[in-house]
Parts: sequence; C-alpha cells; structure tokens
Amino acid sequence: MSALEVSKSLQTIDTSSLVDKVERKLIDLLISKDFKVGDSIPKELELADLLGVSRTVVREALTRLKTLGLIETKKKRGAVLTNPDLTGLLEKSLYPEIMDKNTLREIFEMRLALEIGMADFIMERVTPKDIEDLKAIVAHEPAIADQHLFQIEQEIKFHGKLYEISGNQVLKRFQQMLLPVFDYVHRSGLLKKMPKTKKFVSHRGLVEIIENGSAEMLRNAMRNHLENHFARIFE
Amino acid sequence: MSALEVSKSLQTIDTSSLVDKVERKLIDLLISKDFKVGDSIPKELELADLLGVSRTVVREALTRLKTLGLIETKKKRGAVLTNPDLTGLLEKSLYPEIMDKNTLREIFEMRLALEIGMADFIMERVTPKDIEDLKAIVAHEPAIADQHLFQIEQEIKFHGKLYEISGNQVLKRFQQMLLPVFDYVHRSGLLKKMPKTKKFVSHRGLVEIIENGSAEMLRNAMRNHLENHFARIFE
DNA sequence: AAATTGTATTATGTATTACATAATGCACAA
DNA sequence: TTGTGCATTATGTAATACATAATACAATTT
Repeated sequence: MSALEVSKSLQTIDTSSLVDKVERKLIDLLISKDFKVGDSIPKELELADLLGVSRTVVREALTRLKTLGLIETKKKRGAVLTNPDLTGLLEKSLYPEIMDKNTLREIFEMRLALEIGMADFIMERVTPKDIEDLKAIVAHEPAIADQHLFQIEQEIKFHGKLYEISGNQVLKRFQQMLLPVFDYVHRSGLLKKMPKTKKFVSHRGLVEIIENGSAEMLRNAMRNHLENHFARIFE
Repeated sequence: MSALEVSKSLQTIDTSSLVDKVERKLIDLLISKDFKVGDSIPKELELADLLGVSRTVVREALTRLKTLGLIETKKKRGAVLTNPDLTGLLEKSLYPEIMDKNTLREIFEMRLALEIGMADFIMERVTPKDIEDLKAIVAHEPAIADQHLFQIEQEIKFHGKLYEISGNQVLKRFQQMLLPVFDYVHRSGLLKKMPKTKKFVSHRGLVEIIENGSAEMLRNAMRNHLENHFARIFE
C-alpha cells in the first residue's frame, strides 16, 4: 500500500475524552426541548449512573456547562437550566493582555461598524428625556470636535448613552465589555498614531441630528465623527 | 440599632467557593504578564501545593479556564496559555432553543447594525475578484428584490461573501455563528409576519454600488435592502 | 553516525471513597 | 401560627490510586 492509500484507509481516530463525550450528551439532553429554562436536570450521581461513568467525569462536564452559562448549580437543589448570558461569558474570557493583536484590531473595527449601524435603532427609540441627557453630557464641549477626541471619559459617557438609547441590552453590554479593549488598543501602539486632527462632527453635532435629523443623517455624521479612528485603521 | 445601621455594619459576606478564588488567582497569575501565549503554567500538583488546596479544586478551576479558552492542557506537557477564541466560545454557548426571546431579538438587531456599519470596510477592502464573485452569486437573481428575500441559502451566500470582503475574521465568524439564530428567529414566530413586500434594493443593486459607488451609498442601500427586517422589528 | 524502536518518566485523565456544607422540608414546641 | 431545630439530600472539597498519553532518552539496528 502506498502512503496515500494508507492515509485514506485510516480514518482519524476519535481522541475526545470521556468528559467531552459526556458534555456532548448533556447538551443534547438539554436541547432536546423537554427541558425549559428553570428546570433542574438529574443529579450528578444519577447522571453518572445513567451514563456509566464516575461522578468525577460528570462533575467536570457540568463544570464546563456552568462556565458556559448553560446551567447553574445549587446545593441540594441540583443544576438548573439557565439562559446563557452571552456578554457575561465573553467578558470572562476577554483579557486584552493575552489576546493577539489582530483580533484586538478586528474587535476595534467591529465597534466602529456597530456605532454607525445602530443609527436606526437610536432614531427609532430616542425619547425627549434622552435628548436632554445628551445635551447635559455635551454641555461643556466645544462645538467642533478636535483634540477632544482624547478625553476618554467624555467619550465613554456620550457613546455609552447612545448605546443605552439603542434599547438593545446586548449592544450596550457589548460596549461595556469592549471598553477595556479600546483602551488597550489605544495605549498599546497597535494602531498608527492619531493623524493630524481635522475638524469633524462633534458630539454636539450628533445630538443636533438625533433631535432633528434622520437615521441616514446620523449614520453619515457618525461615520464622520469616527473619521480619526478609521484613518488610523486604513491608510 | 436601626435596620439601616445594621445593614451598614454588616458587610456582605464572601460566598464564593474555593474554586472561585482559585480561578481568580490563576487568572491574575496569567495576566501578570510574566506569561505569554505558549508558555506553560505550573503543574496541577504544584498549584495545589502552592495555593494550599487539593488537586481537585485546582483541576476544576483549570477546567473553567479551559472552557473559556484561556488555556489548553496536554498530558505530560501541562497547561499552556492560549489566546482565547471569542467567537468559538460564543458558539459553544449559543443555543437558540434555550435562549430567551428578548436576547434573540437583540442579536437579530445587532446583525442588522453590523451589516450596515461595515460598509466602509467593504469599500476599503473589496477587490476586483470579489466583485466577480458577487456577480456570479447574484447572476440568477431578478433585478428587483421581492419574495426573493425568502430564499435563505442565497441570502447566506451573498451576505456571507460581504462579511468575507470586510476582511474581518471576527465579523465573519460572528455571522457564521449567528446564522442559526436568524433561522430560529424567522421560524419561531418571534417577529411579526413579513409585511407586504415592497420593492427594495436587490443584491444586484448592492453589487452595483460596491463596484461603482461609495461607502455612504452602500450604507443607505443596505439599510434599504434590510427594510423588511427593520419593518418587522419596529412598527 | 543516523534513524528507528523500546522504555522510563511525568503530568493529566478517570475512578473511588469519604466527609463538609448549604438548602430544603418537616416535626415539634412556644 | 410562628419559629426553631433536626434530618435529609445534593453539591463542594479532599485524598488516593491507577490509567493513559506525551516526552526524553537509551538501546538497537542499519
């Protein structure tokens, strides 16, 4: 037999550990729809018995599900199915210090896309109260954005409010979660230096548009407002 | 003492388990920057010894880190630090069947925002080859989008290609990952019925713009193209 | 000498047992 | 009825033993 024929006739062997298999089984069990959020699943010992493995293995598989946020465990009560908290999960594994540079840059890009793309949700859901809040936030800013881009806290406050207005919790928490990433990206020299700052749409300008303009206008204004960031990525 | 005074003098008790604490310690250890991706961390027994807990606890904490994608373990070699795969992680916990309705809707919204917001990246990075590919994909579509919105595979192919053009892996994998969610949302009756279909920008129209237009035009066209989805969310 | 095979070592993976601890329900007493 | 205490139960922690895979290194062969 040639080497090729050998490699053909030898299919890859399943190297998954016992825990892997048990984890899979458990997830299948959960998905099988007989279980709804809040239901408690069989006890560790029952599962161990049922699956013919030790409690150790079952526990390790359950630990994984717990880490993924699929279940929660309580003493005496056992494990109950929960709806997973995506953002919470990401948050737990998002350590800029140990992420590779490229992923960091891509996350940075994703934020820009989101801020522009959520214009419709902002315009649809903004309330008069929100407008007031925004005005209060930008009260002390100059009418034209320039070096102000560097005042991080102000940035966070303003854009955070926008996410809030979007009425989308996932988005909002996404932003919260990505803040450390932005901070890190800025400080790490990952991007090129901030280019000569031209005059762009300011926070005030954005508020004005949110109050009186359209989603389309807001998208364009936001794109312009973020020009500095785009410039650092492109070029 | 008044109830207020009592609640003041009684600080909340730390209910975190041993494993919780060990997990925290381990993460701190990793972050402390002495460790880089690829480095292996101390052996389970060493850690158990060092922290004064049993190997069981250490293992459970390590299992969590493994699940989060922060480390990988191999026999003999021990555990090595890895850069976490965010999308892979999300994928593992993303089961539409057990997620609550509201989160599903919000994720759906996020996709819309992303597709509109990534226009700049598409326009910046699209190649002639990409244009060819897009044209091939839409070759058999009518010039005006109507019921065609329902042809799921075509939708996936086209928009998937757009994500690819964006040159952002995180975005692309995000889309891959969210596909089951969209499918589920559509079928589950979570959103209102698809409204009377008007004529919107077709895939062909989008290609035309990508070839000859601007980022701004693409944003608007994409917004229009997605009108049906927006209409189902708003109203 | 180079390459392959065998072997010892080592660290993780799996199993078993024992006990601690917290939550729950029930019985009992004030 | 209310509250306290107790028994029960299932998870949390610990210790120990052995299995298994990866690695390095010695032994063997060419």
